[in-house]
Amino acid sequence: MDQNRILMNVLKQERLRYTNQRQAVWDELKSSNEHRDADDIYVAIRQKGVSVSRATVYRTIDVLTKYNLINKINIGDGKSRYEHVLNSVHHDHIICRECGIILEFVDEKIESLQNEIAKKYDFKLEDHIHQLIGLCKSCNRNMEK
Amino acid sequence: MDQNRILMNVLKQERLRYTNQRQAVWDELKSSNEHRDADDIYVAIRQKGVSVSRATVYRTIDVLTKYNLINKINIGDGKSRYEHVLNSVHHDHIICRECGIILEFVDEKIESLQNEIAKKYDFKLEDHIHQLIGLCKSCNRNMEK
DNA sequence: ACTTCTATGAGACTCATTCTCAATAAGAGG
DNA sequence: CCTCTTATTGAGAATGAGTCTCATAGAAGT
Repeated sequence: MDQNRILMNVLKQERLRYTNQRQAVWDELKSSNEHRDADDIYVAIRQKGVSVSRATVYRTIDVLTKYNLINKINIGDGKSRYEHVLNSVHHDHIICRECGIILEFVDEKIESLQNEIAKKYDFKLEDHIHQLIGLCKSCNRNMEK
Repeated sequence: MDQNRILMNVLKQERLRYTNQRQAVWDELKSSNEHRDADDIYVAIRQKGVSVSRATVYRTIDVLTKYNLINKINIGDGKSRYEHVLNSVHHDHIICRECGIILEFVDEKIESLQNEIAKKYDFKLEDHIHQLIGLCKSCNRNMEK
């Protein structure tokens, strides 16, 4: 597998050792396109028989976040969600306040408007958070009943 | 002061009683355009000699948020900030990851693009979070040294 | 194999926020 | 103004996501 190189290179860059646990966290994150929290990841890894602790999950997530291999998402309920960004173009999120489902959207026009705004404020834009919050189609239907 | 009516009406709507503490929280939030956290509000009220507890500050903030009298902002450090939205047009935030300063921006084009996106996904848009994150002018200058 | 030094994990800890429940105060009705 | 009912308050306990500690395990170099 050549994809393991990704993690190995990141760890080398950070002068960190390549370990089973770190690989397991990265594997677990890569394995799904869902937006899961740290505990989901922790439980999933253990269920697969790999020994790992919550501390290690969090520590590994930090490194992966720093290298933009994963994305940290805050949907306002106090726990962060994570998604890997392998083979996926940049996108932002639509979040249903009722059922918590997360949809993704991309809008090039908004992206370039953001750059213009940053320029206007002499701001060095490194990242952004853009979330549309409300009711998804089916929750909205249920509300009207 | 006719502005106190705002709070009174909200409380009536929610069948809640009008109390000194609730007024004090709202007054404190109204008194500044800064983006302060719950503890800032708590300390400021007590410093003015009004007796209030953290619990009451949080409880009142919840009501004010529900009625969109204040805005809850998450800048990613684990504590929420609050700003009142009296006489202020809707705006989004630019946040410096280094010094934590928060600037505000407005962009009508982005606002309407958001509505289009929501429509495309059959999503009932109720709110949104849009934050530009990076380095402000002076932090960026310091980084280059 | 030996040495050195980083990684791991169980559980303690932190800190923002929420909850509990006895004491207090609003507001309604007289 | 007084009383009664019921919501509000507040001190401190509880919660829970995330971080830290430190003894032990394991990686990497020699």
